[in-house]
Amino acid sequence: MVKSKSQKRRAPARRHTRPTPVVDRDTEGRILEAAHAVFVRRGTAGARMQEIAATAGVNPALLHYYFRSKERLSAAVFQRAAGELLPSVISVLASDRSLTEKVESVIDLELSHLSRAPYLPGYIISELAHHPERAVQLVTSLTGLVPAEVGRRVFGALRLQIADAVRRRRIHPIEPEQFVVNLLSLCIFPIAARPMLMALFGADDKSFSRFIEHRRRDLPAFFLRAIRP
Amino acid sequence: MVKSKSQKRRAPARRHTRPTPVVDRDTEGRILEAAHAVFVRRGTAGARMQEIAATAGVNPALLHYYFRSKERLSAAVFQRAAGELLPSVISVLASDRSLTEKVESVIDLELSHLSRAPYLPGYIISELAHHPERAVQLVTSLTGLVPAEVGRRVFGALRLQIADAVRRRRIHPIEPEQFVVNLLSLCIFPIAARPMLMALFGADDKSFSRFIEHRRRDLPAFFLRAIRP
DNA sequence: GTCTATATGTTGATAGAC
DNA sequence: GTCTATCAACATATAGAC
Repeated sequence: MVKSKSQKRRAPARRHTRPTPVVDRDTEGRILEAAHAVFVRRGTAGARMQEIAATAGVNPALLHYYFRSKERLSAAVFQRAAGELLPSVISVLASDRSLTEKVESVIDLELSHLSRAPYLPGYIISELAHHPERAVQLVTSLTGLVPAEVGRRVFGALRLQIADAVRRRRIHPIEPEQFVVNLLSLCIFPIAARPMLMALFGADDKSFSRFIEHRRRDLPAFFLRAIRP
Repeated sequence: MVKSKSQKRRAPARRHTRPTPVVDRDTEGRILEAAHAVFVRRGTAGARMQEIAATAGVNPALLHYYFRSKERLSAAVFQRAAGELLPSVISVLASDRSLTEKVESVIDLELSHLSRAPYLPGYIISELAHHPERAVQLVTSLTGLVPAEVGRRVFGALRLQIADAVRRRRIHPIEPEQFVVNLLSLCIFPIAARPMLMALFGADDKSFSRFIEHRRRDLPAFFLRAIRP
């Protein structure tokens, strides 16, 4: 058995006798990767530890050896999954680029990332609905700030940038929070709601991909028109 | 025991000796209502039949008497839940009102409905991710058309209306599908992602409600600017 | 139609050998 | 660190009395 309830388990010693390709990671890494795949596809409650073990190609008992419980494993996976989605956006928004560039970058980043991980938004949304407390933990771990502080710093800088652009008659006044939410909505929702939209459009996979490609092309202009004066 | 695997169970005979307030529905109705509450809050896989029975105030065995299995109960609940979200929007979009009126109506309808049922979008998104086949069934039951036909009719009419407005230089060209998806994204995503956004903003319930109220006020103009020529 | 009692099958988790 | 064997705790589902 293992240490006790205390803290992080030490990672298994790496063998340095040969390089470590992604397909042949250390056990902990393989479990995490498999768990990610299964949790994201089935949802936390629907995921089975046994399926995760099978996917990782390891003995089921090892999941508990490394992560102690399904709850902890799911928390680790959530952190990892959410960490893929937001940091790049936050860094773009917090950069010193122009508003136009920010809009274009965020749209490009989000759409290309999400089209490769279409289950991600739905998983994160659903996970946060059932564990709202993880949202705070998530934002904190991503930014190193408590939420109230994030609001002040990230949105504070954006507010100044917007106010400046408004003063120069470049854009219509808008709260920075609304600016960001509008941008994220237009990127994320279509991917998250993909099955519903496909049914609504009578689209198959291929034509829905075309739809997203059209979006990548048209969305920046759409958004920029919306914030014009 | 019951009929067999055949079809719909007859609803229990209604007692006409007194009116039927919502709180004292017939058993089937109470089960459905309780199941709705539990499935939407916990997700389908996370929901427990026992909790549904307790919420409805009925014996657990009755759930199976009326709905035969958790699977069937969850399908009934999904139909009911999704049926609350889309029909009003579709009827507005398919009406003969102006584009401006359509935009304003959809935003108002969605935001007021969703602010009262914040779990709904997340539930539907997550449910469809795990049961994509239900999307077709849903669209069909709502519109009475197969998806391919919906695309043609609903979006066909909208396409003409947009083309006409473009010809009269009232709006910028846009595909009707993109028009609808943009509109729905801006309404639905902020509610679905509420826990994440609250953490990101450092907002509490009250200030997030204010955020949504600001949205209700500003979103129509935002969207209408985006489709200007 | 509604109840009690129970069957049946999983699931997360652990003990202990290697 | 990894395996086999196994447990206790549910969860869904049914049988049968009332």
